[in-house]
Amino acid sequence: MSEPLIVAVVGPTATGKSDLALDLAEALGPAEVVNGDAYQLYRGMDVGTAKVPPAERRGLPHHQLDVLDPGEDASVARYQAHARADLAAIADRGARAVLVGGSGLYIRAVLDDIRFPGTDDEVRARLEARAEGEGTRALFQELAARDPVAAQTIGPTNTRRIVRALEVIALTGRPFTANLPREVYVRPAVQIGLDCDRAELDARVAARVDRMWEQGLVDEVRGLADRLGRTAARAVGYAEVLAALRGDTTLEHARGAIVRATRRLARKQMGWFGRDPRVRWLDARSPTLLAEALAVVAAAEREAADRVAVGRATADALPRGRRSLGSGPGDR
RNA sequence: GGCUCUGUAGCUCAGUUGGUAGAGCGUGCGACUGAAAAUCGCAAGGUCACCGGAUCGACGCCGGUCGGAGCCA
Repeated sequence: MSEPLIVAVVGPTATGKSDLALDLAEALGPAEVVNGDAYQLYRGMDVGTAKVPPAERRGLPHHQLDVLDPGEDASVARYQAHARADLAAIADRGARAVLVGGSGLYIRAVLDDIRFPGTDDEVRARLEARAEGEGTRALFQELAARDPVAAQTIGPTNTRRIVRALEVIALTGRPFTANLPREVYVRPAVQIGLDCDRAELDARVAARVDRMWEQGLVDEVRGLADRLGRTAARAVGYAEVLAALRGDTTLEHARGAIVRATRRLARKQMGWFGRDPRVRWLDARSPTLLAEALAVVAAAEREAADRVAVGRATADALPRGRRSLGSGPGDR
């Protein structure tokens, strides 16, 4: 009996990912939910990130929620290690993992064969200081000389990514070579994407912001205000309310800004997942959504079983070695 | 009724002494390997309220019409 497929529910905000994930988890037998949303990692950021409250989790175990202090910076690499450990533990318990979230890079980090080179605060600080002093352009010239391909895709003005690329080069002594499209699942998985008509999505976003307001977003931000780090303080909903609390704008203006920012976020998420050809899209408004999602899972499961059968047949004919993808690099 | 200011991209506004227009935001598209709800790139949008005049040439000058804002009566 093979390991159950990991079911990932992805797509833009406000399409009902969390609900579908819970429905799927219940329908698919013993299952546990793993969060794939960068900002739901933060403790205390509940209303603004639309985190499912504990009382509404239907008794299902949830992972990767409330694991970071709002003062800390999130890190994909760290998230990757922890989330993969969760996945392994869930499999050991004989349960199925349902991964839900809208952070494209985070989802990929869990599902795909991506390895993150290390990081070094000193190296990075030095590069950032140089960017400040000599200008981004100078750093870009250096990147262009050391890794033309990376320079090409990153562009001459993206300070943040130029710094990271140079950091990786300094650390590994090798080019950044960011361009390997490694869409290869580390463990068998299906991605179900929730698609939604633009106008409908915009309406849902507006309604969601209204709800956040009623649920006390402003109070939540006020309570967190001096504990939010540079990352958490930039979250949609939080940045705008903070500006209002500082007196830079009014709360009414902040509310409009949040609607706009959330809309932009949704578009960006659609773009991110939209370009992954493996995602199976379903209409978020469908009345038979769960049934359709279950059908997608069943179909994917059948395909996986076939592949295993074929794989076994070929494996006998092939030399051994390098068959396991392992569980990723040990990284601190 | 009189005086002053004002009408430029969907929105808020720039536009140096006349040479057919720009920004921010929004919108659309795109990149994405340790902050990713981040960071960054590209694009589409304008008969410069309307009519007339002087000028080789007007968003810009002159006259008028219509619409805003304020002050005085």
